[in-house]
Amino acid sequence: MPPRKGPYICGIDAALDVVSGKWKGLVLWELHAHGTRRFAELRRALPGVSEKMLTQHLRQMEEDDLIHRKVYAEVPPKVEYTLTETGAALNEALQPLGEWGRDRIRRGRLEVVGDPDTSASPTS
Amino acid sequence: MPPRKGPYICGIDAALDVVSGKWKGLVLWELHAHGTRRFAELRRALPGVSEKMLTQHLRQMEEDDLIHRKVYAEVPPKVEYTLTETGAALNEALQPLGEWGRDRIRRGRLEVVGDPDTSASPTS
DNA sequence: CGGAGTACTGACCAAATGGCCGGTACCCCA
DNA sequence: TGGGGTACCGGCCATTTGGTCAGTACTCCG
Repeated sequence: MPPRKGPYICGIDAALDVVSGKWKGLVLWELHAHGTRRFAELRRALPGVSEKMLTQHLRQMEEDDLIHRKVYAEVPPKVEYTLTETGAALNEALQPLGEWGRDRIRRGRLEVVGDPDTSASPTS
Repeated sequence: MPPRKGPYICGIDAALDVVSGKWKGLVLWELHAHGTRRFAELRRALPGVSEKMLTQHLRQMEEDDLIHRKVYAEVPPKVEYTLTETGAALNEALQPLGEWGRDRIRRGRLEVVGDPDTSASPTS
C-alpha cells in the first residue's frame, strides 16, 4: 500500500481519497455521534460490514490520523475508537455534504422533471 | 447498473456515493472554476484520464443530475458540460472538504509528531 | 492526400476492492 | 463442557473499477 496514492490536484481529491472506502463515511458518522465506540459496537452499527473490512478501514483511518485507537490490556479484548482533532475537523467539513445528501434523499434522488419553461401551469 | 446502489444510512454516504470515482471530484472542480467546458478541455484538464473513463463519469454525473450536457449538432462534434443547480450545490458543500484537504496537504499529510508532553522546549 | 482533431463506444485485461470463511486466545455463563 | 462473545488476521474468490487500444464518421489544415 503506497502512502495514500499520489500528488493531488486539489484539496477535494485529497479529502475524497481519505474517506473513500465503503464504510469510512459511516464510521466517521458513528464516532461523531457517539464520541467513543468499541470495535463490536461499530460492527453492529454498520449493518452488513465484515470484520475484516472494518479493521482494515479502521487501520487506514488510524494511519491517516483520523481516529485514535486505544487498546486495553484486558482479558476479553477491549479496544476503543475515538476521533482525533483532524478527524473531528473532517467531520465538520463533511457536514454540508451530509446536508446535501439528505436533501437529495428527501427528493427521492430525482429533481422534479418539469423545466422552468413549462412551469406556467402548476399542478393542474 | 443499479440506480445508485442502496438505501443510505445517512446523507454522508449518499453524497459520497455520488462523488466517488477517480475523476468526479476534479470534474466538479473544473466545471466550478470555468463554468462551461467541452469534452476535450476536460480531458486536457485531468492529466492521465482516459477518454473512456471521462465519458463514463460524465454520463453518471448527468444521470445523477450534477451536470448538464449540451450537444451541438455540428460537424466536428461539440459538446458542452455545465453544472446543474444540484451540481453547483454539491460543489458548495464540497468547499469545506476542499479546505480540509488543502490543510492536510500543507502539513505534508502528517501531523507534527511531537506530543503535548514534550512541547516544553519550543524551537530554541 | 495524409494527419490531426472532435466526441465518443466497445473489447479486453489488470488491479483494487470487498465478501466469506476459518483460525486464534482467552473468558464468562449455563 | 460447550457455546457465545471479544478483537482481530489471513487465504481465497467474485465483483468493481479503471486502463489500453482500436475503431467510427466527418472535417479542417498543410
